[in-house]
Amino acid sequence: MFKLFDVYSRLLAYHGPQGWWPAETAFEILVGALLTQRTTWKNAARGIDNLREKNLLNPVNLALASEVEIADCVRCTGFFRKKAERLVGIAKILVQQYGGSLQHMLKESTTEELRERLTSWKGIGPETADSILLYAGDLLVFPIDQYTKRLVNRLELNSGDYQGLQARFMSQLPDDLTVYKEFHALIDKHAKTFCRKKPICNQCPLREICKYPVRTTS
DNA sequence: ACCCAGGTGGCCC
DNA sequence: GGGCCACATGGG
Repeated sequence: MFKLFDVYSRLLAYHGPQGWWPAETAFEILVGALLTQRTTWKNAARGIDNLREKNLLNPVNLALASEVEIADCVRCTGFFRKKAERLVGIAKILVQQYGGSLQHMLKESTTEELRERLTSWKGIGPETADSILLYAGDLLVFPIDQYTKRLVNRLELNSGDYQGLQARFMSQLPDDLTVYKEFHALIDKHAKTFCRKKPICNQCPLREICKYPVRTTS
């Protein structure tokens, strides 16, 4: 049985630290987490830059902006009308109920209660909430995305649903924010490098523990 | 001309 | 509580 920390060590040794999450503020992390849903980070980052240029990268201004203007900024991230609608909704909640400060909100309750709160907001599901808690709130929560699910399938470590899988990661990893942040990012990096496009399994840092047959071409 | 990208919410049964 | 479906642009 392979420990997840061993997987983490292999990925870190091969790919190096990823430095997630790049952002100036907690709110920028939330915006990025929402915009990157079913989209590449490259396009999400473009959307963030567009919002920044219009000074809309804060809850107060975003809550006052029109959905059409926001949609225009985030068009390049796909699902742009939905995302604009959700960003405005979230900004309004932050302004009306939390003094316009996500950072402050993330310190005023337990992790479980914050997770419930975030997932009750339209546009924030389990993965987005957990990414916000970890990267914006510095709370010890491991986000489970599609790449993580695919990875554990390859390693035959699947533990059922989101909660089961998350419990598995969190019980096997040390209570270390840096490990959580880097591991999640490394899984993403790894999937893009070796498990998509043209797999080159004979160079993969996980080749000794991966259950899939070695592929040297696509 | 397909397929995928750091999901989520609303239906339906 | 699980199985569909819409949401939509950008790049390989």
